[in-house]
Amino acid sequence: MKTEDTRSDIMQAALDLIVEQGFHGAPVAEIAEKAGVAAGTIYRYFVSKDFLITELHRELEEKIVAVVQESYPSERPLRERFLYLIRELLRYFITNPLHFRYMEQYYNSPYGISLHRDRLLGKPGNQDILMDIFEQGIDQQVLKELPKAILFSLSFGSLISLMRDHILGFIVLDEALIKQTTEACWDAIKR
Amino acid sequence: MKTEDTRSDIMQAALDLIVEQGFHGAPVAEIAEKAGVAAGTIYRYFVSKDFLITELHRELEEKIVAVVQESYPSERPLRERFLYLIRELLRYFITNPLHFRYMEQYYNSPYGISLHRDRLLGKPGNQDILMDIFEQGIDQQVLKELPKAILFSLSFGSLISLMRDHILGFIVLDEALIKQTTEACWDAIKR
DNA sequence: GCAAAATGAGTGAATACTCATTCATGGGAG
DNA sequence: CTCCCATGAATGAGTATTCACTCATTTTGC
Repeated sequence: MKTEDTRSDIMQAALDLIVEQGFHGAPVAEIAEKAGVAAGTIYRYFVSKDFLITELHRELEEKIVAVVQESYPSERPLRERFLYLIRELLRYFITNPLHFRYMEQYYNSPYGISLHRDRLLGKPGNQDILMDIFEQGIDQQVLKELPKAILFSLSFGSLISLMRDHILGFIVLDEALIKQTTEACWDAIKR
Repeated sequence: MKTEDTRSDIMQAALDLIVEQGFHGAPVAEIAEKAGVAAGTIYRYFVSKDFLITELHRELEEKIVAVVQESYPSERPLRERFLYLIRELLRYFITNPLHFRYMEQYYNSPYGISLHRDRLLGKPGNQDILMDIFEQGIDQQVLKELPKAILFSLSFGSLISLMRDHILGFIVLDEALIKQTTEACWDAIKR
């Protein structure tokens, strides 16, 4: 087996187990077993379990940002760009529910708390795109005149809650509902 | 010391530690030390650490429901009742940030996941009040015609996100902002 | 003086991580 | 083509630590 495969086998096993049982319900030995390697092998690829956990987060985020940025219609009107963003994010997580649940768990743990500030203040990545939308929206008097962090909560807070309910099976978001709900997110921030 | 005090000392210590360090960052020994009792004493009041954790959640929820239901203007118009609910919830958690962070952590863990379904489908408690509002709102064509679970996400998802940001210090919600943002929550679900 | 409450050292189970050893692979010599 | 060997990947039993929980003993308060 190529070493790259081993590495991603380990990550996949960790993702599965952690999503299902939480960080402390996923001992290294079990991750190893699920990945089909010995426990020691994990330490050839990750210096510690903590590192594995943060690395998993980092790579997932990278992938998500890439997907959402791809074919982002940067020349289209504000509303359209905004709807594009949240629709693609919804679609991504609906297709990759484990990724969503992992990210949620990560942010809601000692690991993720320090990251939150960076996100809101706009690190490189899709957050910049979003902050641009908010900024222009306020300038053009299309959006409510509220701090950007609040616009973020008003729109993405809903979205995340929706995704969770869909992924946990409490609701089913079909195409029609996705359209309606993403527009409702827009309604929350439009003037 | 009266035994009731001991019990609540233990709960308070657990709350503080768990909020700060997470469930597995709060060993029984440390909770005991912070509460000013010996480790063994905890087991006179709670059969296990797990029980302490779920009990803490249960009592916090009880308290929150009581506060929000108190002086709920059940005879006033829909919009007013809705705004009352979310404003009071915001106020409660702003006053008791540790309670918010504990609840968040709890729901986002193996403990809380089973509870979520009950909430959305309307257990006794403030959720019933909320579901009534949604039901009537749809009947009276005041609210968007969407599943109640979705209306919940659209309004309370934002709210929770807002609270988190305020409590973690990323934004400051003063009275004016509370008014604006709770109204924005309404905008997300109104027709 | 006794019952209830509190104690905290002790126990066993779980877990992250180590490291001496084994195994697999590919390429070069014959 | 075959054999051999070097290199680095993989192994998994072992270690040190941590933690929830127990219980024989002490303290408290009535």
